[in-house]
Amino acid sequence: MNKALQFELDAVCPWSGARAGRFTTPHGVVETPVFMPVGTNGALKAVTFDQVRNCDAQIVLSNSYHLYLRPGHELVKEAGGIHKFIGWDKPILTDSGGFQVFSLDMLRRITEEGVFFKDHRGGREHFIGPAKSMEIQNFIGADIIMAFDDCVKNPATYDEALASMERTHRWLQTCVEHHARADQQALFGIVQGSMYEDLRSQSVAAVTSHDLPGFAIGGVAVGEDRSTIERIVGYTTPLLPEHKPRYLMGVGTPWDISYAIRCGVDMFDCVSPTRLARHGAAFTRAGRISLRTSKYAKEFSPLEDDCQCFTCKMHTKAYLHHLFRQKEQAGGTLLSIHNIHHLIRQAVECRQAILNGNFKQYFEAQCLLHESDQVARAAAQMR
RNA sequence: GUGCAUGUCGUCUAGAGGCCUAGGAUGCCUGGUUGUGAUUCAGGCGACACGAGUUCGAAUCUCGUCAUGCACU
Repeated sequence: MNKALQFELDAVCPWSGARAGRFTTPHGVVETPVFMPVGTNGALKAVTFDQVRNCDAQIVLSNSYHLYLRPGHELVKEAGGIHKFIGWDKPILTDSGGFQVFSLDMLRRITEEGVFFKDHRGGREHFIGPAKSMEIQNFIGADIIMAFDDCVKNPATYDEALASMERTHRWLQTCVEHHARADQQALFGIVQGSMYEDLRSQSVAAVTSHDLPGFAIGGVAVGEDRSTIERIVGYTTPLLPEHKPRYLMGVGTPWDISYAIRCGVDMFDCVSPTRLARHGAAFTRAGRISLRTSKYAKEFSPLEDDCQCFTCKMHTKAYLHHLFRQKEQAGGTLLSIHNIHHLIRQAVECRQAILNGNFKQYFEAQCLLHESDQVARAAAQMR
C-alpha cells in the first residue's frame, strides 16, 4: 500500500465500467471522478483561491515548468512548500514539465537525458530531464507528482510514436529511481503511444510494471480529432489497473469528460474552463455559448437557472455580456468561476449517478445534449 | 453677413495625379481555443460630403453647393 496516496472504489457502473471512488492524500480526501482546475503559475488565471474553493474544487493542478522558471523551485521550498506558498491547503498535483517543454516546439532539443529548451520568455537555455523533474517536483512539494514524459503531436508516424513512447518508458524508470519522497508524494506514471492501439497497450504494460499509486493517459488532445480522442480513451482506459486512480491528462470539454468517465477515467484537468472563460465562452447544460454576441445584451437571467455558482446566483447574462464588451477583467473572472463550477459539478453528478446506479440514463442524456450541440455548432460554422 | 480653414469606414486616421476596385487602428458581426508560449488568434462588415470641370487617368488639381470650426462684423 502506498503511503502518499490510498485509492478505493465506492462503486462501479456495471453497464459501462464508470467508477466512483476516493483517494486520500496528506492534504485530504478527493472524491472521484474529479475535475482539477489548472493553476499554472501557482494561481488560476483571473481567479483567487477563495473563489476556487467556492467552486467546490477538491484539488488543483500546478506546473513544475513554470514554477521552476519563476519563482524557482528552491524558493517554493524555502516558502515551506507549495501549499503554504500559494495559500491552498487541499491536495495539489504538479505536472512534470514534459508537456510544457513539448509545447515549446521550436525552442527545444531532446536528448536521451532530457530536454534542453529556451524559456518562452526568451533568455538562456535550461535543461529538464526525468531526474531534474523529480527534484523540482520534490522541492515544490505537491501531493501528486507526474512522471517526466515525452509527448508527440498527432498525427505522428508509427515510428515517431514508438520512439517517443520508449523514451517515456526509460524516463519513467529514471523518475522512479529519483523519487525521494515516496511517503509524501504520489508519483503517477504516464501512458503514451499516440493513436496506435498496439503502442497504447504496450505502454500500459510497461508503465504499470512499476508499482505506482496512479496512472495517467497522456498524449491525448494534441492535434487529433474528437473521434480519435474517444477511440484512444475508450481503448486505453480499461487496460489500466482497476484499483489505481486513472488520470486523463489535459481533457477536456464537458462532453469529453462525460465520455471518459464512461470509459472508467477518474481524474481530469483542462485549461478549457478558464481559457474559454477569459475569451467569453461559457459552458451550459445546453452547450457552449459566447457571451460576446449581442443576443445576450438584454437577457436578464443567469447563465443557468439552476446553477449554484456565485456568478449565476448574482449576475445575469446581460451583465456578463456588458463586461466582455467593455473588456472588464471581472467578466473573465466570473465566467471562469462558472465554467470551473460547471465541470466540477458535472463530475460530481457522474459520481452520484454511478453511486445511485443510474449512470446509464445520465450518460444517455449527455449524449443527446452533445449531439444537439454538435448540430448547432456545425450550423454556426456554415455561416 | 465677410474672411480663412477643414470635410476619407460608426470613431481616430494613412493618402502630395497612376503604386487605391482606398491602407491601418478601433468598433461591430462570426468562429476557434483540450497536461496555459494563450485576458488570445482567425475571418468578415465598413468610407473618399454632393455636383460639375481639368486630365489618357482625380481621394489628391479647379469651380460651385452643402456642412463644420475659428476670426471679424
